[in-house]
Amino acid sequence: MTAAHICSDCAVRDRALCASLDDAELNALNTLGQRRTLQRGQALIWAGEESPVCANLISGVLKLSATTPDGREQVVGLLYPADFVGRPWANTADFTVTALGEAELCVFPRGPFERVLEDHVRMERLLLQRTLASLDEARARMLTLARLSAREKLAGFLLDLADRSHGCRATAFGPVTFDLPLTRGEMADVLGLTIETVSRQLSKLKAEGAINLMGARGITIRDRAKLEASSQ
Amino acid sequence: MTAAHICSDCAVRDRALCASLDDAELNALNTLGQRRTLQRGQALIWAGEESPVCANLISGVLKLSATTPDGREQVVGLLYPADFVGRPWANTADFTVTALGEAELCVFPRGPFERVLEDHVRMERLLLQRTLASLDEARARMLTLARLSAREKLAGFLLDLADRSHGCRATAFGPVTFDLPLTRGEMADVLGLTIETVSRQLSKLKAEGAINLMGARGITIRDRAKLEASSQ
DNA sequence: CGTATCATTGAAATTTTTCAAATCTTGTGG
DNA sequence: CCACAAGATTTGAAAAATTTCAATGATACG
Repeated sequence: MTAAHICSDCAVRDRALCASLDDAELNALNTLGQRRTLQRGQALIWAGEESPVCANLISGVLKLSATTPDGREQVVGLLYPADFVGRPWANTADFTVTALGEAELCVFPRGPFERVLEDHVRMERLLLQRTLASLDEARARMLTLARLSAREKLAGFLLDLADRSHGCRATAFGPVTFDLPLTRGEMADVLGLTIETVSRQLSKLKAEGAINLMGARGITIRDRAKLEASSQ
Repeated sequence: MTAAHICSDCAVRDRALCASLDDAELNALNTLGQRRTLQRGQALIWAGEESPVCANLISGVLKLSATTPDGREQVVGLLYPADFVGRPWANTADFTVTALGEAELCVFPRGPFERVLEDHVRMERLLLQRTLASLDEARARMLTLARLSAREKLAGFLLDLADRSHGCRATAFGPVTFDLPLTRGEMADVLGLTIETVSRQLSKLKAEGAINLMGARGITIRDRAKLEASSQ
């Protein structure tokens, strides 16, 4: 956790909520924000607890998760750099926020941040538009979770990750290779499956030539068309 | 579809988004709004199509649904009176909006409505807060859809409906009786199950004495504690 | 009152999970 | 640099849950 960062140097200055602020406004916000680093597995917010912070994610990936009283878990959202973290105007958090890998955040105390939001219409509007988009995304994922088969879930998820990753490819339209940012267990939690089912479906997709697996994390999309056909 | 309605007579005047407007502002909005009635099964918005309207739901229940290309359906949200309908700032709709029973709406053309939102900070803030709440709800439902058993889904859903319904009860803490606002098929679409599974779980809950079924629609919560135990 | 729709129930099939055991990775300390 | 331990992944076999297919029964509406 370090202080004294300058917003103009921020990697997500133009993509986070702050993009709606001019330099003067940004300075005001700057005094509120604190840089913070989370290690893999470390949580920022716990479901059921008071959540005194909001944040912008600067680097890394966070998961939002819910659990049943008896411990079944479901990841209900993934957050990427420039995404907004937290829930303004709610005293207790509904979901746990955890880092999947090392992550950097710009953290604000919730109350003062709410006041900034209320004083800056453009920022509030941007948050509204993002929230509407997140809601659409969450609803689309309800269809996935409830109605797709394990194979369809996996294929679709791999395509998502491939599109988001800046993986390398040998030729312009050749196979993409990248590292999975999640373990099998985390993928299972995202897709509403078990580790074993995830592993079996990956093995099957590999056997069919749609993908290639190298080590635990490496993956190559070898036949995107086949993966797309499997995803639907 | 009738015109010339007065907002002050509106059943949801104090609960819909309009609650954020004073009488003068409301008059301006009034000239934009059109009353419209939907019949059971009739759609207001189709997924994938341009959606030129937003609305406030005045009476009845609407479903928001998504479908896979091969026709599997999932209800991703239910809307009740005073809820906001539609998706400002999106050209095409992601979800289909259909009336479960007869429903009354106050419909606005989307563009002008967006301008009203942009000009009325309090209304925009109220929509933001509702959207944040809907997002929490959608995420909570992701846990339900992905991780609960058929019995748990049914029990939880019946408790929800019971709490929302103004069903009658013989004594203050006695059993509640009400009519299910959905068919078995619609419940299946909400819970991510098949009609047959819904029917079987209801029969089982009845056999165990947790509920009673009368005809296709009538239901009595006979042992709430047992239903709660089954829901988790 | 008949007909179309909705609901229930049974039996078989399918999918996914659970339980159990290897096997592979990865990071660490010798 | 290698061996090893801890954790992660894969794979198999059996069990469980849900779906699918099929038939029958109930309800409601014209």
